[in-house]
Amino acid sequence: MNPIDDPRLTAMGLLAEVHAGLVARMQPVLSTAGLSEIDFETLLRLGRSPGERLRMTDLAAQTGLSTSGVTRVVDRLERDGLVTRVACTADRRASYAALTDAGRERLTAVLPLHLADIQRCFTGLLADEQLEAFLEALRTIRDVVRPCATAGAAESRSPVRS
Amino acid sequence: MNPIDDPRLTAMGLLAEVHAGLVARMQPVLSTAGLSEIDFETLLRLGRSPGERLRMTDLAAQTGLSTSGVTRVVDRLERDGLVTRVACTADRRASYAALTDAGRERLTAVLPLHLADIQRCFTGLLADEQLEAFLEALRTIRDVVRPCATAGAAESRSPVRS
DNA sequence: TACGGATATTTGCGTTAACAGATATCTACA
DNA sequence: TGTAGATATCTGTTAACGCAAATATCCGTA
Repeated sequence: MNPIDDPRLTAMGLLAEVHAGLVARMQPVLSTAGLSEIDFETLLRLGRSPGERLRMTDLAAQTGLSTSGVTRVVDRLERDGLVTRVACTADRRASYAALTDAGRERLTAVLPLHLADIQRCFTGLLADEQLEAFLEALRTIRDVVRPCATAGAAESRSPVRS
Repeated sequence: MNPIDDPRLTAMGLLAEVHAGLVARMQPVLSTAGLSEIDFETLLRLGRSPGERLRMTDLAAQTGLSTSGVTRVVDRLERDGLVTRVACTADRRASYAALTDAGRERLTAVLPLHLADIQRCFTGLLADEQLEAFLEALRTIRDVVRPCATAGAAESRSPVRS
């Protein structure tokens, strides 16, 4: 068989297509709230972190952006008043990006609409068991392609045992 | 429950994480061959199309790029000799992007390595039934978020019945 | 045939991100 | 204490993409 028609390519293409399609579907709600995809992800990750704050480097690791990319994103969010930089007393090289009140409010304002989007275009389309199997498959793949993606989540800050 | 911890957000994040992780895993093989992700997708879609060619607009619809984005991608690929523009005789506004011999060779050279990547990090991780269920779920979602993504595939060129 | 709106492609411009290099600070060890 | 290497962040440069505008062509209608 011609490798160009290999079903594995179709599988990969399907995954990419679904991801791109979902992101496109979510975008209107977010941009109505004045947030880009990466803005939303940043606010969400900050909101989920202890003290609603993360070091720039940890934010980069969690989002997959480069550290310079995080610098600019936080620049924009800080300019919009949604995030503020807080000096780290323990390590003067580092600084935290912390959610402001405005940032938290923006986030909580968008979340219900965003969750409805996810429900309508993703989780709500699959039966409970089907969804659980789907997520289990995703976790299986995630464990292979992305071994450590929880930077800054406290337990992962401790050094790896050698 | 705090909506920030809603499992639907986790599901969406997991999907995004897996997609990003897979793309990152595939990247070394492609860039070793001198291809960006979008370059590879373009060559692949051309190679799969009748006559190994597609109109710029159809390429844009299939890849999700804007038409101007397709113009630049094809500019680059044409400069590298992997693709060539062919005037459309039936519609002089349109032009085809067509695979060159070099483009086809580049594609067939990369495909085995790329397929091995997919096998190792994705399809090979799931049992046959599990994989089929996973793909079926993806198709269910795809049908909702991306109703028409087969532009230029001959049957879809016929006008929709009203 | 001639006109007006639609369509295909390209080009100019602004935004965003990655990469590399610079600076400040930390940590380990002599 | 002092020095070397590692680490956190920021800044300059370059590349890619989307949007809007420009151009060429097509098609339906008078």
